[in-house]
Amino acid sequence: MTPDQSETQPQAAAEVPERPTLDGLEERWSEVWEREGCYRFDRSAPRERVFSIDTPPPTVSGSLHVGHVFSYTHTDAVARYQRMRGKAVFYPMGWDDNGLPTERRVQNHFGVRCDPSVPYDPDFTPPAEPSEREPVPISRPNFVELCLRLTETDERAFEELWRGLGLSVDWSMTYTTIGARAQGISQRSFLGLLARGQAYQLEAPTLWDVDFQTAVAQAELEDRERPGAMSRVRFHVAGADAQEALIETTRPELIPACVALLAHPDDERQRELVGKEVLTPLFGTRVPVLTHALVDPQKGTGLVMVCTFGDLTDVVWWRELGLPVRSVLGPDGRLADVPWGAAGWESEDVGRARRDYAELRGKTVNQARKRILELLEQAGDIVGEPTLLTRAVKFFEKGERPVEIITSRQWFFRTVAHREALLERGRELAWHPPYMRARYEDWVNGLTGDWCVSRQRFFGVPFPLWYPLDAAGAVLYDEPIAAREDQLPVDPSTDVPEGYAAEQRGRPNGFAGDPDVMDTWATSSLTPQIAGGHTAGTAGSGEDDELFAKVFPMDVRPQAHDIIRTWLFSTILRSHLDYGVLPWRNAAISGWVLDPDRKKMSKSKGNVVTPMHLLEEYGADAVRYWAANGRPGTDTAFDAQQMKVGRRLAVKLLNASKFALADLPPEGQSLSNPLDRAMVARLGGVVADATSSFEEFDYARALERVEGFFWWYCDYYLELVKGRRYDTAGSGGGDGAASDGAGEATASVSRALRRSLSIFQRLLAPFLPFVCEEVWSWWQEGSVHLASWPGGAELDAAFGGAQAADGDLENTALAVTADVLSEVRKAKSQARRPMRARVTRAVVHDSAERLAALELGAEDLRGAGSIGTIEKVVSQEFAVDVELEEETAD
RNA sequence: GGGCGCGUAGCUCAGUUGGCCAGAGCACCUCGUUUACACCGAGGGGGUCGCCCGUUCGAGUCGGGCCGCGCCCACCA
Repeated sequence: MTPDQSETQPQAAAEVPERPTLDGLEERWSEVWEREGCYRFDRSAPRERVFSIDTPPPTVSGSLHVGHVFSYTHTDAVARYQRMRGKAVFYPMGWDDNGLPTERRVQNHFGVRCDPSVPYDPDFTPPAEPSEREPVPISRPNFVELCLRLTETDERAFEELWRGLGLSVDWSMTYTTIGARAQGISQRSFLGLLARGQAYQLEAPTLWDVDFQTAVAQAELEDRERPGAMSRVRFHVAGADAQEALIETTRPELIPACVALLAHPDDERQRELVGKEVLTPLFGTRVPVLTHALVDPQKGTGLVMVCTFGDLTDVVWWRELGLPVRSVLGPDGRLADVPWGAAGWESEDVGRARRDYAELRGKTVNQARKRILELLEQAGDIVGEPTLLTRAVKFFEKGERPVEIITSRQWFFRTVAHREALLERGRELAWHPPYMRARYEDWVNGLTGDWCVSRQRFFGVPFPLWYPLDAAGAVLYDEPIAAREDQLPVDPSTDVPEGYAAEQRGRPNGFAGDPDVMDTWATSSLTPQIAGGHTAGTAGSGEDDELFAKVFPMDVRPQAHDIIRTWLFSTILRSHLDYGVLPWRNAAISGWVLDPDRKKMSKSKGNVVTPMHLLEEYGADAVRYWAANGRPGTDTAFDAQQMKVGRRLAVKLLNASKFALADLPPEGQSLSNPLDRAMVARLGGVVADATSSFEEFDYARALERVEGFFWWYCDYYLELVKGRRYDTAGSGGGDGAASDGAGEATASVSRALRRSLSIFQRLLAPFLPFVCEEVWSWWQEGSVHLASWPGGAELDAAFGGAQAADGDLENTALAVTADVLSEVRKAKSQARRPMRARVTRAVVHDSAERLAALELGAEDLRGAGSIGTIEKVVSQEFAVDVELEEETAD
C-alpha cells in the first residue's frame, strides 16, 4: 500500500503500545523481512527500474570490525533509499574467501601445510592436536577442503552480523570468490584474454615474497621505513689496479650479482671511467661502466651499481641497456649456489670468488650483508664508515620481509598498453566524492609494468591450463593446452586435458597441469560478473544471461579508498578488456574508521573494536546512526557517544509517533491552519534536500538535514500545537455548529501530525530501519522499506489544492511564533520558574510584517507558553518583554 | 619529490554559488517531572573560523604564500 492510499482511505485506530521500546526490534523485524522476502530482487523489473550494487565481498579471515559496519551501513542507506524510490535493488552479498589470509588461518587452525606433491586422501582428517611447529603435509585438494570448511563457519558468523545490522541484502544471491561459479567465470575470462593476446606468460624478473615464496603484484606492495646502512665500496678498473671506481650501496650482498656500474651521461667527474671495465671486489667479475639518464649525479658518488636485481630501477637499467643476468637470490630469500669459473660466471680469480662466495651461500639477505661487509673490510675495499640511515623499503602488504626481485615464469595481464583508455574510463566514472579520482589517476599513471597474476599458492582459482611434456619430460610452456569452456571450472592438478589420459600426467610425452593459482584480485575484479550470474558457457553453474543484462553495468561500486589501486582499478580493467564498458556508473568511496586517537584501526595495533557488543549495547539503529554520520570518503573516529545520540533519536521517533497517532484519524487531508501548513511546507524543503543528497550518494547530508529538522519539529512545532491538538480530545462534538471552528483546527493539526510523521518515518527509514519499521507498523500496512519515498504529490495534497497565496506569510508566522516561544522559555528559565508558569503579558517587539504574521499563530503560541495577552510593538529589533505571574507561595 | 584532503567552541563536526551580531551535537553549568518522551525537557557560558597578504562595499567562504596534520603516489643507489 502506498502512503497516499493509506491516508485517503479511512484508517483503523493505530495500535500504539502503551510504552514503546527499542528492545527486541532487531530480532523481530529481521525475521519478518526474511519471511516476507522484503529485500528480494525483483527480476521482472525492466532494466531502467533496476538499481544494482557491486558490494565489496568482505575478506573472510576471522573477525569483522567496526570499519566493516561503517561502510556497509553507508551502502545500505543508499540501497534503502533507492528501493523506496521504486527501484528493484540488486544487492547481493559476497564473501572473499579466496587467497592467502585463509591459507594462513587454515595452517594455524588445523596444523597442516599444503604440499602439492602429496596425493589426495579422501579420508583425511586433520590432526586432533594441531601443531604449528610440525604441520602435517597434505595434498592441495585436501588443503582446499579445509579452507572451505573454515570459511563456511566464518561466513555464517558474518551473515548473522549483517542481519543484525539490518543490511537489506538479498541473501538468496550470496556468492563466494572461491565458489564454482566464481572459478568458472574467472577461468573463462582468463581464456578470453589469452585468446585475444591480453594475457601472456613470460620468464622475467618479478616481485617476489620470500616468505610465501610467490610472485606478487605492484598493487600489493607497500613502503615501510627500515633502518639501513650506506657503505662506500671500491671497484678497481680492470688492468689498471691503481684506478678505482667508488659506489655507494645499501645492499652490498648483491655485489656478486653486479652486472654494470652506471653514471649520468653528463657527469664530468665520471668521464674518465665511462667505457672502461671494472672488477667487482672479492669476486673479480668484469663489468662495464655505462651511462643512463636515470642516474642521479647528486646521489652518493654519482656512480651506481646495477645488480640483478636490487630494486625496480635495476630492472629498468637491465632491460634498457641489455645487461646479462647474474642472479644470486633463491626463491627462499637465501643466496643460492652459483657456478663460478670456466663455463659459468667469469672471474679474474676463480678460487677467491669461490672461497668468498662460500661465506655467503645459504645465508639470508641480512646475514649475507653482515658477512660481506666483513670480507670487504678485510680486503680493504670499504671506504670510510658506513652511514646509518632510514629508508623506505618495499614489502608485500601481507609479508614480513622485504620483497625481492627474482626471475621466474609468470602470467601477466596487459595494463600498460591500456593506460590512456583506463584514464579515460576513470573520467567517465562518477566519483563520490569527486576528488577520489586523483588516486586512481595517480595509480594508472604510475604503472610500471603489466599485472602479474600468477601466484605460487594453493587456495585460489587455478589457471585452466596444462602443458605438454616432450619426450625427455621437459615442460613445453609455449604450447599451453587450454580447457574447453564447457569444462569450466577445472583444476588442472586433478582434471585431465582433452586428448590425454590421466596416467600421462607428469610422464614424457604426457602433460602437466599449471601449478599456480591466480592473484585473488584476478577473481575479485570480476565481482559484477559473478554477482550478476554471468556464467554463460560455463557448465553446470546456472547460466543467467538475462539477469546479467539487467544488472550490468552496475549502478554503483561502494568501497573504501585504500583499495582504489587494487579492486577498483582491476575491475575497471577487466570490464574494459572483456566488454569495452565501465563496470558501473558510480563509485561511492568511503573512509576508514579511526580509533579515538585518530589512528587507523588494525589488528597489529590492537585497537580494533568488534561490532557485536556495540549492536547489543546500543542497538543496530544507533550504531547505524553513528556510521551514517561519517561523510563520504572521510575517515571518521570511532565514537560511542554518537551511538547514544542515535539511540536518543530512535527513542524520540517512538515517542513522537505515539503522540501523533494517539487520536482517531480525521477525514480528509487538507490543512486549514497556517502553522500546520507552514510546517509541512518546510518539511517539503527537507524532503527535497534529502532527496538530492541521496541522489549524490551523500547519505550523511541527507541524515543531517532530516535529523536537524526533526528535532526542531519536536521542540517547537509539537509544543506549539499541543494545546490545539488536545482541544477537542476532551470537549468532544457536543457543541454542534459553535465548535466547528475549534473542531476544524484540531482536525487540521491531527492531519498535519499524521502527514508529517508518515514522512519522517520514511525519511529516517534508510538510517534507522528497525525503529522506523516499528512505528510504521503501528498504523500502516506493509513494510516502510517498500513504501514510496516522500515527494511532491503527497505534499501538495496537504494544501488541499489551495496552495497558499500567502505562503510566505504563513512561513513567517511559524518562524516568529517559534522565536517568541523561545524568548518566553528563556525568561522563565532565567527567572528559575517552571515552564508551565503563567505569563500574564508578553510584549513582542518586531517588524510590522512579522507582527502581522504572528497573528496567525497567536492562539497556539498562547497555549504553548501559557501566555495571557500578547501585545505587539513595531520595532527594528526583535525582543520580547515577558511578565510572569507572581509566584504563589504555598 | 609530486598529488589529494584536512585545519571553525574543550571534543566530533555542519556551514552548496562570498551577504545581517558564526551554527549543531556531545561535554560542562543552571532550572524544571506540563497528559509523546527522565532512554526527558527548557536555558546558559564558551570561538582572533591555523597564520600572513590580496580581490571585494563585504571573506569561514574566492586568489596567492606560509605553518601543521593525515593519506595516496614516486626511478628512495
